[in-house]
Amino acid sequence: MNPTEEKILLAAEQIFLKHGYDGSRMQAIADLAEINKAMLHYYFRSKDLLFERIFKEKFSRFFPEIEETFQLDMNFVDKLCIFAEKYIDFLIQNPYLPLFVLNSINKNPDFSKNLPLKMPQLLLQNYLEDIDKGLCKMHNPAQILVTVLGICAFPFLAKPMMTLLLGASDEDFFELMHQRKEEAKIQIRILFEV
Amino acid sequence: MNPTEEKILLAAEQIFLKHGYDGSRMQAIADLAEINKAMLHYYFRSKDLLFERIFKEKFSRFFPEIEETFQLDMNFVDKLCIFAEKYIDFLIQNPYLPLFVLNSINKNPDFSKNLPLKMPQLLLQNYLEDIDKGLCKMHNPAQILVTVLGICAFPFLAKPMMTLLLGASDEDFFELMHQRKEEAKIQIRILFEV
DNA sequence: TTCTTATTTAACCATTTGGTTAATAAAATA
DNA sequence: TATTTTATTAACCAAATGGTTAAATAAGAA
Repeated sequence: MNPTEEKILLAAEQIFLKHGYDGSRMQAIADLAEINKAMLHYYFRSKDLLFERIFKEKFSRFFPEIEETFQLDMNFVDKLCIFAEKYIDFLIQNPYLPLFVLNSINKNPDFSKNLPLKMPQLLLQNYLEDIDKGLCKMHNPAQILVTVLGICAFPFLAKPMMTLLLGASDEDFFELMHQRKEEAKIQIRILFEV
Repeated sequence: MNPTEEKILLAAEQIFLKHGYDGSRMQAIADLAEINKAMLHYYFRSKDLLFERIFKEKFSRFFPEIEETFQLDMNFVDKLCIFAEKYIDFLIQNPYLPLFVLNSINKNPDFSKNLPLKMPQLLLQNYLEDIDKGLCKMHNPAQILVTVLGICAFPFLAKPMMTLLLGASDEDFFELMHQRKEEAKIQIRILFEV
């Protein structure tokens, strides 16, 4: 890929993730990429298209290698635990991602309509099997989904509020998130294990 | 209060809550309030000031009558349960609030620095007492805070994504949230009760 | 009524913003 | 080398946006 194009994408990613669509300025992206603003339109035509490019990439990453994990041969709860740990690790590397994705979907729900989302089916099937085997407590699957995602992602959504409430620094926060990997696994076991 | 002022505040609330600061247009607020755009500045001087007015009111509501609840004479876990139920009920009435508050703090952390936030101290004290009495499991208080808030608020933050993932309608979502009041209480008991 | 103050409007303004263009430099291709 | 294509820049543009103003109107106070 063209080095200019690459610089643009990198800059766009940073700006869009931090400020969202409305809060981002094409000029800010150009400045960060150290190129002329016209280049943005030369390579990506419009702000919408550039944003879409970034969003699609980020959105797909918001649901990481779940399938791998969920195809392993182990019971559902263990899989949830592995998922949670991996996922929190991923979010530690991408703390802006959850708020960005949620805001983007919120602003334009149609936007993500075409994107691949087969994950839930796999998950659901797996879950029902383990209930049959008596390995797992019965819950509404929708509640499980929202609970597990919430355990992992909510702290990152609420990061600014949390640091405010707790008077914590950024380092404190990330320390808390590393702890949270264990906390998440404990919570998942308590909630779902028989 | 002046009826025009009132109309403005009502309209500003709707627009700002739905679109956030960057996504909101003064003209859109004026249109919704059915008044001349100049009136906005006549009564509130600038977009910033108008937004601040709305934000402060909404931010304070994001932490509702917690103090009442937490001064009741019962153990910590019961209080958490009452809080969760009340809070989810409140959020059902104000589904846009969490994303709005989080985004606003994220955009401008200093903004909420002066606002009253004594809640955590009260909560913490209460919690430590019950641990001493052996009524409650030992956790990192910060983790509890983020867990309980997450159980209640995350579904509303993720509403558009959830309806997408689950192929659910708005009615389905609110039905889920009504269920979630029970789910939240169950989860809190499992997590924190000895 | 008359004078003063508060409220409302339409027109206007400066700046910002996404986007375009025409000229030019640099590669690639013939 | 000559020619065509690709990449880059500076200047420019139209629309949108937050904000102002001066005049008009409504409302109170004297």
